[in-house]
Amino acid sequence: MAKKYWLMKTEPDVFSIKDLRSRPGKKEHWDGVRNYQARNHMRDGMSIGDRILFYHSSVPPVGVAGVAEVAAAAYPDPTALDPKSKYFDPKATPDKNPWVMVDVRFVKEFPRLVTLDELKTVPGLESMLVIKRGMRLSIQPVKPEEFEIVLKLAEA
DNA sequence: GCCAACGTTGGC
DNA sequence: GCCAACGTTGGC
Repeated sequence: MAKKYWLMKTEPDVFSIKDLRSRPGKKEHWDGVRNYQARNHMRDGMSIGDRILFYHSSVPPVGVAGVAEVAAAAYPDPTALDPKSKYFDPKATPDKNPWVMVDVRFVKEFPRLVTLDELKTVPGLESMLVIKRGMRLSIQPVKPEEFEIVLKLAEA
């Protein structure tokens, strides 16, 4: 299957690109997704080796901080079954757990943050979902050419 | 099944 | 901290 490209949002004061790099094996479980559209992207779209724009949200300046890759395809998210977890879903059962997670692995941190403001001005990125007002989806598909443009921006 | 109320996200 | 956007919930 052809490699695909994604953007995943995270609040860097909760989990940043540096946190990912410092994890054992530079890997982490992407748990806690509780939105069906975002889940569907993970469950139905993501394969091992897909590339991810690692996006820092909420804490200014917001933007793409680096690149990660899918290290494990979707599998059940156990935090949905854990009453002590803030991601607990009382409707989930071991037999019927609607929530999944993937594993992501650190690839690189950009030498500089590619800010949302910048993404909005760059030719070729006009249709990127992340620049659209009110776009809250935390996991978004990215076109290969958009991914390449962001990489070049980061190195420029 | 409609839709108002409510809660959350996330840029600013 | 504000609030626009939008997803979810629940009454009917």
